[in-house]
Amino acid sequence: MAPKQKSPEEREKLRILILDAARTLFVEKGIEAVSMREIAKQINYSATTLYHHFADKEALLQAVCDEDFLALANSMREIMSIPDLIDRLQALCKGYAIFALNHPSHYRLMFMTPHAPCNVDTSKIEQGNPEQDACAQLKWVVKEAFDAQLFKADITDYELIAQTLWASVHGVCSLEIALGNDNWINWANIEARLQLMHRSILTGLLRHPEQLNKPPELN
Amino acid sequence: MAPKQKSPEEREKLRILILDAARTLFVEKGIEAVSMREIAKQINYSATTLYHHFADKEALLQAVCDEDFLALANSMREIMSIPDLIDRLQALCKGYAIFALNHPSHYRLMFMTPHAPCNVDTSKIEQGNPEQDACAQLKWVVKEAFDAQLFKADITDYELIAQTLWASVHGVCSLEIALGNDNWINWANIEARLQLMHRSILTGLLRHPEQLNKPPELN
DNA sequence: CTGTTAAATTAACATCGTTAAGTTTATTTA
DNA sequence: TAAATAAACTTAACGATGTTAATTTAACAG
Repeated sequence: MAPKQKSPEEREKLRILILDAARTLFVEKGIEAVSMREIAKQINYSATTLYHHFADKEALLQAVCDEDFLALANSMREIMSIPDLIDRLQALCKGYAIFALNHPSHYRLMFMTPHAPCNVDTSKIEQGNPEQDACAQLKWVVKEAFDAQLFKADITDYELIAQTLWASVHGVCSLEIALGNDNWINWANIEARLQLMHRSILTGLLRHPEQLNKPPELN
Repeated sequence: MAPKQKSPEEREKLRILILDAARTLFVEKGIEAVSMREIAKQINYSATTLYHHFADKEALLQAVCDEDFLALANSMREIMSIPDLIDRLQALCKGYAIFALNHPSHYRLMFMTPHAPCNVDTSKIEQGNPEQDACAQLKWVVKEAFDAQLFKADITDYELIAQTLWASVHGVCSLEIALGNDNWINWANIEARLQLMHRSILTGLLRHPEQLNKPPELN
């Protein structure tokens, strides 16, 4: 109603206002059920204003997700300081799963939805930088464990191991997000599913699975 | 252009014409990039005509998928006649993966996209019926293997085992479908990923993993 | 020939993402 | 101080979408 020259801080404030409103609505109603107009109305602006801060809906979406994925990577950073390698590996998997299940909308957007070949350029996240990318963190820890010869001797590619470990957690979480409410499947408890997957895949990958007998609690 | 009283066979013929056009376009361009008008134009009908055969876009989508999932279950049926239990289990996993990677659009719709709590009523597939539902087939075989005490003794819930096995294959396939073209991940060969997952998860689940040393080729 | 019914169409609605063209205000310049 | 400029924001509109109401066309029944 009353436009006024804005300082960079005020501009940033509006940007964050948009981001937060968008995140709330996305999480609440699912991504494609939320319109730009609805986000704008929520903060008492016109839809056009959103386009002065974000190129289009997808850019807004990605900005929302980038924020949360940085948060994920940050929460992972303290896990990265766990001294024991196997404890660290297990904690990473568990932290990843907790994030996925607590942020199903973002998780779905980032890991369950095909997009254009890549968005590396528009994303604020430096993919591959372990400071900012949780997958890179997993790869790092797996490499360290690989170099310490913790995995079975006949597996020669540590990236393949990391991707397999990732896929195992992703499989449980993404099925839960996509079909967890479907009642034609007699779902076991999600924690039991995570637990059995975790234990089985590590038993299958590690050279000495008996080291696993002290599962770290992180919930 | 020339309406005429139609026999039930002709009506069914048009239904199939719509289904096939829709399937082709869905696979070609992705589900949400295809409009009802576009499907209609493809077969020289108006968009409204589609609504005389399907309640809405989602119903059309589901009808397309139902057909293909019946095809999956059918192709699984011959796998179900493999005598050796473990061979059968492995072949089921592999067949499931091949289907997922060959029908990414359908797979995405059915297993990677959250829908309303359940569509049991509108679907033509009797979920849980092993004749028609590949997941039920897996559950069956797992139960048989469970009863034969093929799994580790401390795992007491065969449905949990089936769901874990399912999640493991799903994890590899769904990551490939969603992110397989992203070049910020240095993806290992998809067959290698399937292979390692397969071997590791079964090693972690089976009581005598050494039985695995004869991997059946099915490609 | 007349009515009924099925099949299909045209036209329209509301909503969506997005953009062009203003409008209002604060700041800068002459 | 007056005029120009730029920023912040809005209104109005475009084209496309899923969907529905009203209508036309053709075939059959009496």
